[in-house]
Amino acid sequence: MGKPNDKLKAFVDRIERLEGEKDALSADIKEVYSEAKGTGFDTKTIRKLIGLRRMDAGKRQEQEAMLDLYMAELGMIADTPLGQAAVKAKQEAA
Amino acid sequence: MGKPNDKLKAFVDRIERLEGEKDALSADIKEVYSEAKGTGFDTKTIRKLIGLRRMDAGKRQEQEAMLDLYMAELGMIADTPLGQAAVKAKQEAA
Amino acid sequence: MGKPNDKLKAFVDRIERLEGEKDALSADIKEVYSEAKGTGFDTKTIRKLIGLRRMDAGKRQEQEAMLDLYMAELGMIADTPLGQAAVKAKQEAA
Amino acid sequence: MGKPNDKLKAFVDRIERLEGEKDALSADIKEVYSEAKGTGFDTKTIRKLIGLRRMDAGKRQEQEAMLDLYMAELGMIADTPLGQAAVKAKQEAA
DNA sequence: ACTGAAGGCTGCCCGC
DNA sequence: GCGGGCAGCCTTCAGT
Repeated sequence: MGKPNDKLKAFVDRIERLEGEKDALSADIKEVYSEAKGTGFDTKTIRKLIGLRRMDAGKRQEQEAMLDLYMAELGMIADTPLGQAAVKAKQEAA
Repeated sequence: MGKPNDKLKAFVDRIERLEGEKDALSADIKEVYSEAKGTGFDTKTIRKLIGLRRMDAGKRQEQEAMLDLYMAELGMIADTPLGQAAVKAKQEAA
Repeated sequence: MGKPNDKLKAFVDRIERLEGEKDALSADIKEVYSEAKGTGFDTKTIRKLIGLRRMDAGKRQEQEAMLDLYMAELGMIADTPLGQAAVKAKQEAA
Repeated sequence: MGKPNDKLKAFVDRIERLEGEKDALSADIKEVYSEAKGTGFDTKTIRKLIGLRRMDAGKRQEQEAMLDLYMAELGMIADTPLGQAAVKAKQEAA
């Protein structure tokens, strides 16, 4: 008869297969970093750079815009001169 | 002229390529879990199971033994009769 | 005039005050673990132990039972003889 | 006699005590958010704001400065007009 | 009630 | 070998 627990086994197998491939990729990445380091680059900084690029720039700016309002209400000095101007304009409008 | 920073770009590209593939695999894994859940399995338990399988059997038992020992020292009831016996033996040996 | 944004500031202040205290406690906890480590205890095991104690006893057994069941379905050797017996009983009941 | 396992118990007690206090604070924080929401504020945004304030502004800028260099090498358009100018200057200097 | 997201926590890798 | 920094996982929270 068809065993019902075969389904569980199938799921586990698929997951482990995929995780194995993931591990292989991690190893590859590590190797690239190692190679970069050998060429004189600072791996830590490269990691940071990759992280930044990964972050969708658009969404980041959107969030900042949304927050400036609240910052202004708290009397915080916005990060940029531009931001300060915007804050000022908003206060005058209020 | 040959630009030296092309090397950096090449490294970054390679890494990002690999990370992209990794992300794809993560998505696949997530999907399998979702499918398993739809079939009635408890994903949390499956995750635990996968983790256990990944861990070397010897180390696993070693960890559990230590946990049982600590529980015994606190007067907690150990998980298993076997564990309790082991703990008792250890205490007498001490 | 009474500024409406003062209310926001008050909320933020209260939250940040509380979070500060929380951070202090986290630091204290970390310190205790560190001290325990210095006395020869295995911090990882202690963490596990604390987690178990935190969890309701009933739920804990329920989770372990499910894990054992899944392991049995995969043909893995269950952690404990007791667990194996329980699994067997469950399978026959099904 | 003094039991050696009393030490373990003492550590566990201290940790659990501290965690209890931490949980109480978390509950307090949650309550403040709830109150703020009742006053018409958007809790999600407040959370973001708190997170931003938490981040040490100085360190953040320091990191960004350190990274602009690498960004420039990749030909990425820096976030700000100021950044672009800086990049341009650097390229001309090269 | 489930899904997606955010923050906190754990394990891993690197440098000291 | 240890401690710090970073990525991944898990849990909790808002939204649907």
